[in-house]
Amino acid sequence: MPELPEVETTRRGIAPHLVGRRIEALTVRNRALRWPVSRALPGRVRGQRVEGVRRRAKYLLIRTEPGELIVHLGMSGSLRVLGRGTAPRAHDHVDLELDSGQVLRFNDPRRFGCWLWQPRGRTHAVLAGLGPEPLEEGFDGDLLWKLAQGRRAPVKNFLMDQRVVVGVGNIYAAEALFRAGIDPRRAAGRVSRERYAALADAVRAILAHAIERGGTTLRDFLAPDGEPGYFEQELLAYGRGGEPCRQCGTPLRELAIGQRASVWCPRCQR
DNA sequence: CATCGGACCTGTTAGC
DNA sequence: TGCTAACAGGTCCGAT
Repeated sequence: MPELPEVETTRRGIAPHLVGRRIEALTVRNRALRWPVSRALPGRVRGQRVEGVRRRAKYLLIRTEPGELIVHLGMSGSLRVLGRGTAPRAHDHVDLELDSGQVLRFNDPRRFGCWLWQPRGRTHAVLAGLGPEPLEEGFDGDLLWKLAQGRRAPVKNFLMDQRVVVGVGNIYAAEALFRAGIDPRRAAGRVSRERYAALADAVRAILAHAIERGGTTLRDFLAPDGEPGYFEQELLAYGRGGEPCRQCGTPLRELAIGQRASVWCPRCQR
């Protein structure tokens, strides 16, 4: 479900309910996420005040004085802010109970998400080695071009490599390559500097716009207030295999690249 | 080091 | 209608 825009939408949705509140309890109903939730976690945050909620790549970081909770939504995770008395439903694995009478509830059917911890001043291994944020300084076409030299894997896989740039998953990789006019199968090292500049621009524009639209809701993504995202209506490539290209009318091609469904226009993308 | 395939899970959907 | 297989937004790990 969640790529950078969905995670950022989630961050913006939960932050106003969390910041400044005291955590009364962390309740774990099912520890078996991507990594087992530490038994020590509830004790680390109980009684702490939330100082901020930030995002790094697709991770949400809930900061308290002694350290940060690290939350990843995996493929199917979502966070909702609910009243304390709301009965848990299937796959509601973790609750963060606040002194406001509200609860931040984590639901994740596939359990590819995680709840981790990093003490203040330390960087957890999952956050080490990540590439630049696409919407901040330090990300541009020259960087992509430099990193791509000698790489023979498809440019789509390269773009989804979180060590290259973070936050771009299967949906937005397809969209950015479509808008930049680049064939997703092309070897990363065989894309020109000029075209990487166009690709970097496309990545930035699409992610920023998708955030404005509240992310992409394909089947089940909901913001913490229960609102779906509206970017789905603007997808030009993802999920449109066989349908006519919105630019030239040619049927879009679909093929698995790196075991991920990929769609592109054989005429517009070279 | 780069690349590939498999692994982790469950729910939904396409196809017979 | 009912069953089965394929597929789904992510990322880590081990083998090559």
